[in-house]
Amino acid sequence: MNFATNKTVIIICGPTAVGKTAVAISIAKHFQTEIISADSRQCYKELKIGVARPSDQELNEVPHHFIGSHSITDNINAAFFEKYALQKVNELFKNHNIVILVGGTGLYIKVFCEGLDDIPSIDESIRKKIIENYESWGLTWLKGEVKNKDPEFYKVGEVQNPQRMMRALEVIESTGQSILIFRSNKKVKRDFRIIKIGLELSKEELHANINLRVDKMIDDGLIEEVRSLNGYRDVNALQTVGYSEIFEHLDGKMSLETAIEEIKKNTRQYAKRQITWFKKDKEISWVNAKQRSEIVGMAQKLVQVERK
RNA sequence: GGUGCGGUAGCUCAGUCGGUAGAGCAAAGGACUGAAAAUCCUUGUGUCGGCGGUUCGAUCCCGCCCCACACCA
Repeated sequence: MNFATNKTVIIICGPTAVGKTAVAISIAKHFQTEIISADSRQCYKELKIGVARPSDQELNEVPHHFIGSHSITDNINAAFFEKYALQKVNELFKNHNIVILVGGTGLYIKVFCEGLDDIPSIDESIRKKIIENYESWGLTWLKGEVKNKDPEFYKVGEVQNPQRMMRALEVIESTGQSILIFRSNKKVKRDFRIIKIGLELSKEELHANINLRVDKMIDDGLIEEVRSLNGYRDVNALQTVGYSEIFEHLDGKMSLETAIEEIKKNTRQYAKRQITWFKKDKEISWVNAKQRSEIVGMAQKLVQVERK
């Protein structure tokens, strides 16, 4: 493959608690470069403990981007991330040939690599109205609306999935056209190379890491962090494992002990979904996350091979 | 020791007026184009506590035993 430049992005992905942060830092140091996070929650400055943000010490070792850079009241999503990360990568390419992108948000990584179809932005009032109506009338109403206004999408879409149905509805109401029309199914070609490295651990090891991490979050003051965000509990950013459960505990709906068990369980389920997502991506080279030193060597080799 | 209520899927329980049983959660697998740590889909055989009895047939009825809980002594 012929590229206009030597520029390369090394992507480090894998499930939560597998050890991505430390590996990314090792690799970034090796290549003397910087890190862009591809994590849909660590980008919020208000979320620290519950999203396992890299420690201040780690952040000082290598410059990071998209960590604590936004607010939970900002409207961050995959489309925003695509623009943000591309701009950031181009900026970093001015002084580096290699940039590290690390994270567990599969959709963000996909969008970074392949792009997102251009769909006109939706009027905020239309979106709000649809959400309100769905909350009062339920899925039956939603399905009826989509069936009526966008029968083509209704045939192929996930009819039981309110988020997908609402999106289809807001697009047709806002643009007058079906969301299907905007879907090109074409991958964009980036003008830099992309190398994907996936970190894996056995299920037992991963679960042990998750349990340790959750206990540590509690020790580090997760409850206080969540309590301080009480006024924002409805924002999307706080629909997050670790926060929802502690809110319920603070409401007296579950004991602390139960909340902790729920966080561990929900984190395991989240990790499982991430693994399912990444397994599908055949471009990923998988390595055991414990082989830290070998991973740097592997990255080095992949960079050289791709350069030929 | 007596009485009562239970013992059914990993957990919590439903049910079978006697024809070998089903929900929620968990677990496993999967999907994924502006909420993605979100959202959604698929998958349920287990000596129905043990041993006997009645019956063509018992997880269901009867007897005894074991275990748990509650109350009475």
